[in-house]
Amino acid sequence: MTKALLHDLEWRGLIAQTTDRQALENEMEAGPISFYVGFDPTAPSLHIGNLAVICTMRRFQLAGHKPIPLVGGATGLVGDPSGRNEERSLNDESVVVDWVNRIRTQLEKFLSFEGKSAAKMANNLDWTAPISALTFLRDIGKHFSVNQMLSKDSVSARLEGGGISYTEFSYQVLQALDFLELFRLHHCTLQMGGSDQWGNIVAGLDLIRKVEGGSGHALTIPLITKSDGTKFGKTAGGSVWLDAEMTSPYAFFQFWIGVDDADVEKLLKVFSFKSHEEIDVLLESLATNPGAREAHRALARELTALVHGDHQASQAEAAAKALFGQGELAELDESTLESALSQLPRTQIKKSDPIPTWVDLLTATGVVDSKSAARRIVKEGGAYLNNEKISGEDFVPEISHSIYNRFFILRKGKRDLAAVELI
RNA sequence: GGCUGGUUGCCCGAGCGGCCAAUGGGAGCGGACUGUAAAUCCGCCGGCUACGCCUUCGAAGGUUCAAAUCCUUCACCAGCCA
Repeated sequence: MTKALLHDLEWRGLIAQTTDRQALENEMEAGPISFYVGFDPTAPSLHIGNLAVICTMRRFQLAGHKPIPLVGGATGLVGDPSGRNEERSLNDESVVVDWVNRIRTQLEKFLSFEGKSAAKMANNLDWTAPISALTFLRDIGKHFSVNQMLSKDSVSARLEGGGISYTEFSYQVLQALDFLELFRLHHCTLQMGGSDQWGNIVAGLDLIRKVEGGSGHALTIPLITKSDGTKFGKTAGGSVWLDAEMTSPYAFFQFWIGVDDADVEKLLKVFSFKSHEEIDVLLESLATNPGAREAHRALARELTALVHGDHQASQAEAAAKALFGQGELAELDESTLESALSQLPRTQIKKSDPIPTWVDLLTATGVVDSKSAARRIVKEGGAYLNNEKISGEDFVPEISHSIYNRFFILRKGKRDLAAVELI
């Protein structure tokens, strides 16, 4: 398994760049290595864009290596210029602390913290905060050539564009220091990251060589893009988050179901932990019987389970099946319907109150941004109540329309559903 | 520090006193086709108590019957000069 890992990654298209490939392979074969991947707290949750590297980290662990997921409590306060053409605005410390905790909890789900290849959580604030400015400048800064720092893509791009502050300019030094610390503490010899991290990672390797005379490796994975060239993982609403509160398991499941056919092969290879053979079978199905969407379903099921757990994944899948099934909604039994609806955006109204218009109800579920938008949907013929098309901007559902005397199911367009519960 | 140009709706980008909620493109949304896909075609695309009203064109003031458009100050960005 160990021996095959790099080849497997290659097959999956997960290797963008490495330092001396043979040396890395040799070291990995000689025994388990410790490696790290850093995640900066730039939001309250990780998102799908982080998932490829998380899965790769998991693959390393399954192959016997020891992961060190690092949450950037320090670097998150500074801001990474990589891949950005504008200076970031600084977040409050208290906010960053909160985000660090949330992200740490999320990361824990993907790795095992027990056994021989137990993962170790790290936070670079632990070694960065205690250093004084003078110590930092004398002990660390002295090893960095500004000339080299300026030549890094992340910096040079900014020098040509929107400029860069001294704060962000220093980012690569902090990240290099992380690698050095982890090299010292845990003999961590490999840092992985997205391809935009190459410069930062190499800065760490240089520092390790200069300070400790040691050597390590860098491995970056490509930015995952869609067949149309745009970044994978963005939807109209923004990022697809790994936090269930921010993106519901149902919405997460639906995201994968709705992926372009043209992207499925790539996504299965990048994200799925199925064997090559199983993946081939799914791709075969996609090619011969695309309408069945078996590959989409498998992808959605596996990843929803990975991120939200088996239970949530089954719930999401069952909800999708029930709500998009051929049968009448009213034919679903009450508990199936109830749990399916629990996955949807929804709102409640009192039975004792007059029932609002369809437009008001849809707006209340948050599926549309404004009443105007909801009205437009009706006018354009995309409005449904319990899968029956409705018309008239002032349409008001009646109690007799409700299913089990409890629910209205609103639909906007082909696939956007929301629920109203009568209480 | 001085001069010049810029700052427009989710993004890019027109507009340069009334005909401007503001051309066009992209994104997004709805419809048709299909497979909860792609491509294509059609339509929509600030908000609302909606044939009218309200809030938008970097910020704050001002001129005018009337300003995104003119003037003043401020902020930020780009270029040129010291």
